[in-house]
Amino acid sequence: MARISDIIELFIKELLDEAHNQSVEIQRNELANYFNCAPSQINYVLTTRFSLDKGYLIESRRGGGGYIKIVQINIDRQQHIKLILDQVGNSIGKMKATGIINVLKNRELITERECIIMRAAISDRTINTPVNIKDDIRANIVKGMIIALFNDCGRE
Amino acid sequence: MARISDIIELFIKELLDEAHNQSVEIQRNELANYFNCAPSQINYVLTTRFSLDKGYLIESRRGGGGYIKIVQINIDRQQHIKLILDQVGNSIGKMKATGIINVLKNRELITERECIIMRAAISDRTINTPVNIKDDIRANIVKGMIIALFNDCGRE
DNA sequence: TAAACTAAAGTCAAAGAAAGTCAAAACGGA
DNA sequence: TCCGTTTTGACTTTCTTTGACTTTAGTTTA
Repeated sequence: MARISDIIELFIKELLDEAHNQSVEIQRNELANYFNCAPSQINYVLTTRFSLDKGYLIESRRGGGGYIKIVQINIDRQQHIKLILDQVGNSIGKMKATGIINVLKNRELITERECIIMRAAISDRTINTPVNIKDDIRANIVKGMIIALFNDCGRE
Repeated sequence: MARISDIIELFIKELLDEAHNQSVEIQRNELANYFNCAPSQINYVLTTRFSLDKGYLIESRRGGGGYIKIVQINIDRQQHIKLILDQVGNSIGKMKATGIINVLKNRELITERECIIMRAAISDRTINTPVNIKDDIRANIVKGMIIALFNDCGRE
């Protein structure tokens, strides 16, 4: 029931919190062993929960003494908005879109209430169109809202 | 003979009553199993009895650890919101939708920034779908945003 | 020093676990 | 009987978990 991926995600985020330098190194096999899961599960967590659009950078090394390093990137607002708009592209799924909106909130670029509004606007149920265009519309909505809110970016 | 849909509806409403925060999470298959009906019956109940117009928000996730979450606004305490939802209806043009959003702002129910986000979300350019469904989607988005904002969880 | 070994991490696809969709069949009231 | 509502089930989509196989890098050995 409780997703192991979520538990691992939380664990890593706690590690990041503790490490004040906003980056942390793990051993894939060790972690997999600790959580009693397949090592590739760690990769799954990293790609789905610690992707670039969520504000993380992964760097790693194989072989003896290998490691995986998770870095929380810290960029200024303008760059960040630009990065996010790029990540949205012309089509975006609900998961990814929600992730992006959450990042905006975590970085305190939007408030809790604004976050709630945005998430509602891109929910799968509200955009009840044929599947094939759903993600396109969602991309437009996400970008539209972000641009409207931060349209001073780029100016001055 | 009592319709199973009505029984399920009641059951969910009881769950919502018990839940302090006016929101509840269910497992579709589990519930279907409990009531001995087809899983898709649950979807039927949700779409016919827990629609946006009735003041409910549904959010869900597939795959392992999936769930369906039903959120309710307190219609009694917020009759004015219900009135606004009714005004939106099943389909709404950009002009009228913008008007409603402006009313929310004038009554200081939403901030200037929230107003900007909402207007962006329902603009004609962001909702780039075939004309015939554009106003339907817009109605959903407006209602979804309003319900999300005015349910009990949404208020910090 | 090159080859062999060991110790990591990466990839990818299949299997599993949910929920969603849609239309046909069944039901029930006017 | 007819028509709108409900029920059912086959099929689809999305997300997660697992495991076999690959790649890379350091270490040992002939």
